[in-house]
Amino acid sequence: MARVSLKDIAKEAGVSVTTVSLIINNKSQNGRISPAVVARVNKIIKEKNFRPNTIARSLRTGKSTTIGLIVEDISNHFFATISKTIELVANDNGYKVIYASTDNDNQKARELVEMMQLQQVEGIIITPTIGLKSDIEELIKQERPVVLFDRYFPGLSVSYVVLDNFKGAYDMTSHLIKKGYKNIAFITIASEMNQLQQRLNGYEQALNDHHLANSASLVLEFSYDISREEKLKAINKFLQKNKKVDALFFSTNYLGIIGVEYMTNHKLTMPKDYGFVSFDDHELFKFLKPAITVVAQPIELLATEAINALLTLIKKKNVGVIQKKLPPKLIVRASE
Amino acid sequence: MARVSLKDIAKEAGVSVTTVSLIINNKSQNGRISPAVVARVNKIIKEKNFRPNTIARSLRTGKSTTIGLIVEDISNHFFATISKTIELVANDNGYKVIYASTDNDNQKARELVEMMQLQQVEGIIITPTIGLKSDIEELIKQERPVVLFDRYFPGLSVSYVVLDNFKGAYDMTSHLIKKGYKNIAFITIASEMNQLQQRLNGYEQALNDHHLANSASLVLEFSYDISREEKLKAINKFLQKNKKVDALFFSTNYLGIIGVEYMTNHKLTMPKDYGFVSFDDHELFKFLKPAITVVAQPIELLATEAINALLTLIKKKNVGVIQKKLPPKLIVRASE
DNA sequence: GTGAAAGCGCTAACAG
DNA sequence: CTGTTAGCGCTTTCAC
Repeated sequence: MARVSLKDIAKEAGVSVTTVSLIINNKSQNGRISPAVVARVNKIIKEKNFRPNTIARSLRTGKSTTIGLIVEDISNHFFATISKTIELVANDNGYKVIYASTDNDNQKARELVEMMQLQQVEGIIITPTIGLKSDIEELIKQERPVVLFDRYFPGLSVSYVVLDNFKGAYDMTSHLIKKGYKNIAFITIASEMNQLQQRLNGYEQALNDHHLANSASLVLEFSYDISREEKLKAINKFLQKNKKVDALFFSTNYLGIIGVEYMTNHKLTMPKDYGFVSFDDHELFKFLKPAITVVAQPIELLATEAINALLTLIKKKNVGVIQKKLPPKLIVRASE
Repeated sequence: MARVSLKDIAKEAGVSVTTVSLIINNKSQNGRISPAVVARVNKIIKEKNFRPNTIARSLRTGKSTTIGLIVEDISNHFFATISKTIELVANDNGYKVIYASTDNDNQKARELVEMMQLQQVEGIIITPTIGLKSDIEELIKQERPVVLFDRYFPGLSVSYVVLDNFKGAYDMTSHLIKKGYKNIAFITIASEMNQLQQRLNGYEQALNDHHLANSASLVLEFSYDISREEKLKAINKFLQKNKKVDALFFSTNYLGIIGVEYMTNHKLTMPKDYGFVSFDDHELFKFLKPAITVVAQPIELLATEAINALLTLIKKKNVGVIQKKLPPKLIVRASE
């Protein structure tokens, strides 16, 4: 789109394109080019408002200075905030970011990875769907910088930055037990997704460690794609069947929100009727009366670690694999 | 990054690069290339997992198949949802999107426009900051496809897709008046930003049309960058001074959220103590008891219109200017 | 200190 | 029906 090219500048200045190229890339140092020429060329560049063509440069150098960001759903607050930070750090480092959402759809995720490759991104940060394992392996084999985010594939030697989900669920469950709750229900999505499994494991381990009956019937699992109404109904049925339940632990914030809806619909109050806690923080949880106790993710930190990991992988090749599990934070409010 | 090139394929297949190029671009139609060759080349392409280099193609064709999206803040639910839809439609049309947030900072916005240009985007959707007018004019002069979003510059002949903010505020205020409120406070950000001004105008016009005193003291204006605490204090001071206020109309959802905080902090209930409404919907508003009446934006529609407008501008040059004001929707719940 | 020239991978005249 | 060739705008040896 930029009309004027390197050549135009060179012609105008009466020098060669090499000289101009050297100057715009600040390689005019160590006396290579005379100050007078540098000044003259720079003046013309400014006058003509010349901008080097990034695409041509990319073609020549083999670097696109673009990274790809593939999240589950950019319209979700968690991922949106993550994206913001990633974008910021990337821009500061001279990288653009192109992004997309998978909506947890394997097919779509696969196409997006493909699309990013086509665009010659220098690296990808990705919230993988469960079926993406082989594609990730392929990427690794081709030595493309990749960092997994939010979830990972245990056993796969790939960089990742995730929350310590096990610890989060373990701590929250222990906290509930210490407060005297004896029959804590865990409401979650039935998923092979690593992060959700870890949460379930943390919950179960805490029950075991505190010698509480670990009755399977106290975990309610939804499949990912049933409607809000169906979830509401399932919660009701579950709670009718398990009268002894005294606390509700939701494994994600969108489930927690549905939990809130259930409570208000049935005129139940917390913590009187049920102790109520959720994984992931949310604006709603802060402002409700009572405010809801959650295990929160250090969102900015997660994002920073992820983008820094990717940048590191891009810059120096043989850094091996960067794997980080960040600690969650228990935010005790008044719902339990 | 892709190892194999067009040339490799050509050599392997024993044909020229032209032939391969024609085939991968589906220009092998009307009997140009023999089916046998097409089949053979395609087979090799598949075997070698060849992917044409987008950058080289872009350099050659002058098209980057990338559009830029510059929003105020991608971590904000409204913009995040917008982005999701834009991304979807763009991808469906073969476009990638690179994005960034301005945080309402003129300097940053300017740099982002520059960055997008460098990246040779084919068009930009932008939520302009107030100081970006001249940059937008420059873009237009250079005939680059641009569509303004969420706000625009009255008088500037540039494409835009925005909400009819005036109507939204007018309708909501009228609704409040019809419900019997006589002293409606309008709480907003002091901003030359067109969209906020329109809302203020709508509010004032409604008061005028219903012959209600349009006392300036009933509008509370914050500057954009004061803290939450300061806003809370200012609301308190304002309400102490204006005892007759019987309804609160917040001009954006993040202001509305602070309003909710104010109400709970002071143990005020709605609509008993104050009728309470807000511009823009939000999850919190839906789940609060009582749920909050809002004027909502048709988010998906806004996004679709914006990206379609941009795509239109990109495809056919002389379509002139596309300007759309979409109607808001009053969602009456129980807070007024 | 500076320039000539090759070439990144692809497309598109044009030629046959 | 298929091939030759000239660039797109830039970086980078290598030569002077």
